[in-house]
Amino acid sequence: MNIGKAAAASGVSAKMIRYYESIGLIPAARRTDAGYRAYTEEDVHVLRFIRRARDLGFSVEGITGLLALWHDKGRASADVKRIALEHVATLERKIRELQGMVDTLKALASHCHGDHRPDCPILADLDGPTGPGPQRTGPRQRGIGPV
Amino acid sequence: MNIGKAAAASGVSAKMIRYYESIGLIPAARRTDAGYRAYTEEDVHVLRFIRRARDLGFSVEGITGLLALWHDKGRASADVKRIALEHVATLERKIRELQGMVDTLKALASHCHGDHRPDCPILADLDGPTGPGPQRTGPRQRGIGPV
DNA sequence: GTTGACCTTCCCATCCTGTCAAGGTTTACA
DNA sequence: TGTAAACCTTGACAGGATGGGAAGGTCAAC
Repeated sequence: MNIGKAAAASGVSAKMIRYYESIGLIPAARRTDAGYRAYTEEDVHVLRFIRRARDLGFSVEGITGLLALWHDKGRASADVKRIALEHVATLERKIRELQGMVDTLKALASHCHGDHRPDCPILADLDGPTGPGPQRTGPRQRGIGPV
Repeated sequence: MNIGKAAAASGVSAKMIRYYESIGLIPAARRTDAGYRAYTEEDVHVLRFIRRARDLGFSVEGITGLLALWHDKGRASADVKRIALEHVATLERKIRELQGMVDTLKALASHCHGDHRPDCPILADLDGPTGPGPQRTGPRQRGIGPV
């Protein structure tokens, strides 16, 4: 099976399959005489596994660990569960960060007339919180980047 | 004021100040004879504004819009409010995606013994959901990337 | 005058994904 | 058989926001 077929069958783009191969997440595929990568159903199976894990927000590094356990038929389920729950904790931390932003923005917006007048507590707060107004959630922390 | 001072006073790293200048988010700073960038209190004020907006998860693009409104003393507060609420919607969409992952993972983990035995419904699901088991949240969608 | 802290520019890396280009291969069809 | 379309290959570049480091110039304190 060529890479295009494998991509369609697994839901992982051809580009990403090559990328995963280049970083060693998956072994280098067998090549045809013409140099085309050739995939088996089993390879597609692995790619689907990777795709599902990505959908659950696992990083490539996390997937590396999951794949190792997946291939290790004698693994302890505790190891898998630990990785999953650690990931849950990471996701929940991120959710709390985002929720803090949402809360702050909503509080600011609720005090904004939202009409033609220029006065706006949202800008006033960004300007430098001097008055009472809605408080920021928790201690100053690095942003989590653009969303 | 040198860039280091401005960075410390605003909470934006020197590295990022130069970057913001390079992409045009802030105007190029005046230079001393030696070529050092020189900042005023007003510049620091702007940088603090940017820093606060970043903490609220605004992208550089979003901040560009906010800065324009901030500088426009005749702006309508409705414009600011709209940007803020659009951003809230974006954040909430992201939160829902992450929460869906958390729900799925928790459901899978709750069915995992988490002991020395190799059987693990988490891997079984990633393997290819064949049985009933916890359902994925909503239609198949692109992952949101590593977290 | 020396030393250390600061500044400059430029390059590289991250992380995952997409796009484009230039060229070779396979397949389908007239 | 010829040709066109669809596929494959590698490589490069992009993005978004940030950090790190190297090589070299400048300033301030002692």
